[in-house]
Amino acid sequence: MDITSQIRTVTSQGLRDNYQHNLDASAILVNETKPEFEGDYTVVLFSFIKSLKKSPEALGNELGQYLVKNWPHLFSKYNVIKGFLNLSIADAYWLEFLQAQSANKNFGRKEPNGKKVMVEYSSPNTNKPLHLGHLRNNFLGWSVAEIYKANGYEIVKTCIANDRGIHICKSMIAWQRFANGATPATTGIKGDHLVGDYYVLFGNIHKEEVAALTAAGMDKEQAEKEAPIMQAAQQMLVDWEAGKPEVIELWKTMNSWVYAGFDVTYKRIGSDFDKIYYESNTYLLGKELVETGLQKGVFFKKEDGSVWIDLTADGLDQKIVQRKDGTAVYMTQDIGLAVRKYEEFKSDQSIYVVGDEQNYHFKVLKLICKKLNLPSADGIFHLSYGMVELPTGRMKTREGTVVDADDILDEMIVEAEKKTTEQGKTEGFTQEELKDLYDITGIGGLKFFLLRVDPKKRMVFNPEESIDLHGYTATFIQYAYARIKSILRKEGLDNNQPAVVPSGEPKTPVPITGDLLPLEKALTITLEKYISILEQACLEMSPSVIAGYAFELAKTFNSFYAEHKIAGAETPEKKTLRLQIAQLTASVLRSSMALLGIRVPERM
RNA sequence: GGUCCCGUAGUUCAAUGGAUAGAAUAGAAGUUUCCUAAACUUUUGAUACAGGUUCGAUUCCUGUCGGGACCA
Repeated sequence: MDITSQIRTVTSQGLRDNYQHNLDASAILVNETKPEFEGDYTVVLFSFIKSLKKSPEALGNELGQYLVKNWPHLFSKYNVIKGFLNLSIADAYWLEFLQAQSANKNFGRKEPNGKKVMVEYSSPNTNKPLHLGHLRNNFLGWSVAEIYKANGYEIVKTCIANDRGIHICKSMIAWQRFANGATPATTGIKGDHLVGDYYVLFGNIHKEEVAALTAAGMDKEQAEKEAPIMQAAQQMLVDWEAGKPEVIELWKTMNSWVYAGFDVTYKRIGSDFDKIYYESNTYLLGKELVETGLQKGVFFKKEDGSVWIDLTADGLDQKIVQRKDGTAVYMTQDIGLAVRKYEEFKSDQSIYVVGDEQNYHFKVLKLICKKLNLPSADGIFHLSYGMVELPTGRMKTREGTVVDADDILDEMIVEAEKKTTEQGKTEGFTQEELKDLYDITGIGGLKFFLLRVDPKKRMVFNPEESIDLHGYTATFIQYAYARIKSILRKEGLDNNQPAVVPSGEPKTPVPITGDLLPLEKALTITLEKYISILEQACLEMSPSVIAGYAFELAKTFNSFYAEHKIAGAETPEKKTLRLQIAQLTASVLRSSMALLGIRVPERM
């Protein structure tokens, strides 16, 4: 159990033993003690002084005495300031902790808990390449899955490919008319980009046609519908739904180009899926549920034959679930897919990583599933993330300000190479190792930049800051790791060595005793905190918690490193102690970065 | 028109109702005979506004102003 949980438990016991006051341990607030006060952890007393009818000082002193007396292996001393009980943790506790965990590569990871969680993420449209927003989605979904795994959950990663619909037909029409049979192979253009180019071309031609029609006096809205190329796209969609062979053939071909392009990008960024659903297979799902819903009285039919649900009693409005012509809307498909996923995987929870512009949609989806009494309903959770904006504002396709995923990845790597060369520390690296290093720092830098912000919030992507290697960045953490590994290598302690260092000729471990220096202790406390950080990140579904922690750990290590010698420590005991600290720091840095999908270099 | 989200140093981000609101960056000043200076140390600087709730509010409530998203 982590230290703060232990403090809560024994405090709760103290309240029970001394005052017959029953308070659940989880209700007790324990914070890290502010640096200006003495102590390591602080119990906030205000919340229970009222029911105990005691002054905060009196309660704090009684409780402090009790804790130090009954749990001497945990607490060395205490002090009370106002309603705050500051507790100092005994050094022996930390020494024991280091002894036990320094060689544990899985430190902090939980045992399997038997629960299954599905994470749906990425979910691209197959008419254009991925952009920066998709990257945030991919990094977030992948990382949340890893965080859940580390907390003992079984994970199923899924993706829904939006591979049908009018937007797909637009790129198909434009390609058919203007490409002269161009393929990724003949042009050398990555498949998703090639298809995306024709999607853009469609937009341009459509715009011209609309301009011509409005100039001739047509109303703009009507012109947009009646532009010949739009009519052609609409017809193609009808043909697709009718299964017209040449349309299906073209659709398959162009989608295969896109998938090949996506695969390259996915591989670069490490996205993977256990199961990919295709909207072309799922878009008819959910229609029988409309019938069930009507029978149950959850849905109702309007005069024109369309089917609706009335959610006004829940503070929402009326929502259509089937058009008057009997075709399914997005909502119907999503209900159907939710049912299918549940039948297939029976997961306890189903997380949808989807942008916050769909907050309303998912609120309605969950509510409808509940009203239909679907077993999957309670598990539905929309992990809603904010849009990525540029310093100049929102990315806009029409203004050409969309940051392409492949482009930004390339730029990051180029920049990483430039910065690494400037450093001039790459003596002895092979070409392959260098390439790998640029990949580690370049792509790692981008992932960190997008994951360090609370996913729920909108964020600004500043290209110049994203390539920065100082401060709150992946490189800062990677550098700390590389420095530790350099020391450990020299000491002959690679990853698989035990943490206890032999004292010399008689290969007996040096027993570590004595006091911890402030920075040794601070670093050890930070290391121990990883246990609760992992839980918190899972609870909040937020990789940013991990990112912030990894940075804090690296920073604490850097201060420690600047102040104390590790290999050249004052005594063998100190050397052993510091090597243990260094080893655990390296392994926690490595595993926390791994949760973000970011690798760490052995040298840099 | 209706619903929802967001306003914190110059900038980008933190802060389960708890102590003097933390970082990073930018600005200023320092640190290399010593395990990697992609580092370390010191320093300047912020809760949009007005009320309310209470021992205590960046956090909860109401209103104003400013940004954003969604629903027809």
